[in-house]
Amino acid sequence: MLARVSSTPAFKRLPRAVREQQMLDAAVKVFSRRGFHAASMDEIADDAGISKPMVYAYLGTKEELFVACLHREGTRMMQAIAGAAAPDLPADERLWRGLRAFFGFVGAHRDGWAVLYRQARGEQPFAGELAAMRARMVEVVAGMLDHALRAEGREVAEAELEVVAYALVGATESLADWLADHAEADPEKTATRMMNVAWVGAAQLLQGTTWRPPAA
Amino acid sequence: MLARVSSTPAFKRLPRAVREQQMLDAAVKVFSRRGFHAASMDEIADDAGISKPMVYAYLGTKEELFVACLHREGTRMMQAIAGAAAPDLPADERLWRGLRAFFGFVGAHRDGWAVLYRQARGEQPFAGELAAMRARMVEVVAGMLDHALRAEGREVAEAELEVVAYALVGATESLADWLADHAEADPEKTATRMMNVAWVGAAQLLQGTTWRPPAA
Amino acid sequence: MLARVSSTPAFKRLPRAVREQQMLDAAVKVFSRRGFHAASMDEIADDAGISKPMVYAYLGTKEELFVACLHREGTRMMQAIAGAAAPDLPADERLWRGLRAFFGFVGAHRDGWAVLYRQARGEQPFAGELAAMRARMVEVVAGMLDHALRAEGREVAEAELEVVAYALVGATESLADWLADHAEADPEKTATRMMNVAWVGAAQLLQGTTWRPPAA
Amino acid sequence: MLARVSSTPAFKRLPRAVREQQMLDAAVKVFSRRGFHAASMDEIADDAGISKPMVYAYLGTKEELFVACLHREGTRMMQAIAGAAAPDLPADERLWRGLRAFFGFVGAHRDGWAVLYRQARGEQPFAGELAAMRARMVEVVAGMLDHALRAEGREVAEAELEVVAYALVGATESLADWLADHAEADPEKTATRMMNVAWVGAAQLLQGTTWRPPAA
DNA sequence: GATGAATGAGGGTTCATTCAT
DNA sequence: AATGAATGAACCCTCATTCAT
Repeated sequence: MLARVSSTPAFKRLPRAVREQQMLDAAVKVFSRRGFHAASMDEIADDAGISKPMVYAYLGTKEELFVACLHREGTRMMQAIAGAAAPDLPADERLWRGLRAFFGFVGAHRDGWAVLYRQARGEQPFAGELAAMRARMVEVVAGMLDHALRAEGREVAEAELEVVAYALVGATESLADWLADHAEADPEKTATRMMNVAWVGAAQLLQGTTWRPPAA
Repeated sequence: MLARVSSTPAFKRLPRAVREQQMLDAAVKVFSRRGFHAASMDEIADDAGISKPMVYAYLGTKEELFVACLHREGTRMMQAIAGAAAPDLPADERLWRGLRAFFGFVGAHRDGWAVLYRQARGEQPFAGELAAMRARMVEVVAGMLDHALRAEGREVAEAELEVVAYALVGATESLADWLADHAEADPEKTATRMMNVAWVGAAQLLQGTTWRPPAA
Repeated sequence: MLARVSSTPAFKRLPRAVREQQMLDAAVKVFSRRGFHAASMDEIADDAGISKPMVYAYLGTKEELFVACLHREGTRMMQAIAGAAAPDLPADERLWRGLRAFFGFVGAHRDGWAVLYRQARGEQPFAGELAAMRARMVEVVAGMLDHALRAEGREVAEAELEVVAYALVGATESLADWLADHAEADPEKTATRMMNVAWVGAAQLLQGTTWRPPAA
Repeated sequence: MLARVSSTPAFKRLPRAVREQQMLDAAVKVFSRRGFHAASMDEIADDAGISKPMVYAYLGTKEELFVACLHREGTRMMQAIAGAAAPDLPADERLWRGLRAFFGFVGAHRDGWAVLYRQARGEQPFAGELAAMRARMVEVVAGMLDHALRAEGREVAEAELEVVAYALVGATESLADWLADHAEADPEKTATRMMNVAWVGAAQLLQGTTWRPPAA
């Protein structure tokens, strides 16, 4: 009773950073499987093999925990893309590599994608977080378009560019959703398709082709 | 107590059909504002100016109520679009009118749109309902593309068409989201932008332009 | 719209007494199937083919309605027994006929029995009603025993008699429960068995045989 | 705020096993007083001096809680009886000791008895649990009768035996009900009475005395 | 006489969150 | 550092019961 031997198994008392990653892994998994609301802190703690108070101590509130997931997965995704699409490549090459990296990431981390987008879109507390992430992507895409246009000596109002970029990002997310839902689908092929859609549109823009509403 | 005049407020003891619409109005509003989970049946009932049991009596469970909202808003939207895009018009004209009707609807029913998509996308129980609606839209768009291509004597594999349509629908939803979030934005202008993106893409397809991944 | 013809179907507007029986029929059925608490006034009204306010108008509260069922079924049962066991017969003959009538009734009105006993026993509001009914039966049985004993020139303290009667009634109820649960069981045979148990006990009493606890 | 002495009341933060017993105690009490349906989890939790979620955490649903009560009380009762009626005693001795233990238990745990029988009999979800318990008792009694009969060189069809046993058990339950309702009644005396009824009946059986229905 | 419309009240259940050890 | 024990606060849902027509 008194002389408790101190030889706890070697894999306990892990350093904080490791524990946090375990928790985030569990959280991403559970959030992804159940959705934000249906996910319970109990299940997350269980899944992480840790007691609930620990989760609170390390990662705070359920909302904060979710945001942490968002951050980690979002950062990973951004890094994957940034690592693939070097800024000194020509625009179409950059776009293609970026898309390939993106769909590759989604295909490999379907859980992460579900957390990032499908959950976050619906729950208001995270609309801001998500909007910020999306804004970054829109900005990147718009930058690419702008760069390509300028190289051709053309110029388009920033607002217009942004909307087009927004649409392209939307289309991409939509295909990513589809990819996440189809376990058998091939990320590479999906990227090719999206590239096709995007590039033919962009090519048109490069040539100045525009559609105008008919005179009412 | 003495001689109570019988002019009770006109809004009591209404027939079922009326009350149901009031409830659905309230439900759409509250679901849209709070999200499915955060919305409480109490608030919906309050907002409809009725007691909770009536909601259950007429529209059933919270889930059933949400589905009822989905159905009503979805039907309204589909009718708005179908009413505008007569099937005997040329493809570009149909697309334009359809988009204009769509963004017009979203602009006028921002709440409804939020319920339809932003909420439904996230909550698993409704993924099916939503997928069905989106599938219908994808099918329509794909049909339009196919029709236009055939008119030009060209033909594209159905799977390819569907993915392109999927991407276009995704882009449209994305812009609709953006529109719903920007009270000052002009639906007509947004439709024009989307038309631009879609049509220049489609025009390329008509010409057989295609992007191919570089040989790895 | 104005000239509503007054030829309502001939089977509506029934006299009150008939309506009440219909309601009681429905109530007995529903109470028996669901149990007192699980039974809802809605279901009873539906089953009676009448609107809920009518039920309240005719038979009052849910509790009152249940008591009304209790009364009707109890009275019917008592009448069935009383009609069979004429008071001028010898004790064993009376007992036998009474038991046969009783089990016959239970077998034929399994619903009624379920309402009367199984439900009423559990719900405190009806403990009194039920105790009164049982008391009447105990009294009758005790009377029979007493009569038979006196005919043999023997006499037993009333309290003793009552307890024995109580036990016999309990045994009878127990077999009735069993009978109600076994659709295939034969009431006549069950009555014979109970008679056997009762009469051999009674016969012993008649002879003065008694068991005494061993000296501790 | 200043130097709060650490002698908090001794009844907080108790280990699970203790709390579970407290909860069961409270549950038995409240179920017994109010009946299954009328009992509220709130009252049970209050009575146990604990918050509702703990009840759910430890003992589950209201139904599961009731079953837990059933199990605990049933087991206690069975143990009390089994401990008293050693299987190597002569039949009458066993019966007597068993009955004495039984009525003693009922007298000492009137609440438990009410839960076990009065409530459980009425509520359909528990009919099975209860039937199982009663079946065990019937089996034991039938076994005793059979044993005694064989010792006398006689034999009775099993079905007959079972019905007699069923009746005896019913009679016993009935007296137990009566005992539970009469605070002033003496368990020992009640046991003697039941023994009297049972044993004189059994004695008759031993002698082969039987009642036969008169030829119709 | 008869009913659709309406509700007050309450019960079971769950969960994020925090003590006290 | 780590956890079992504990809870406040809601939320969904149901039902007996009654108006107003």
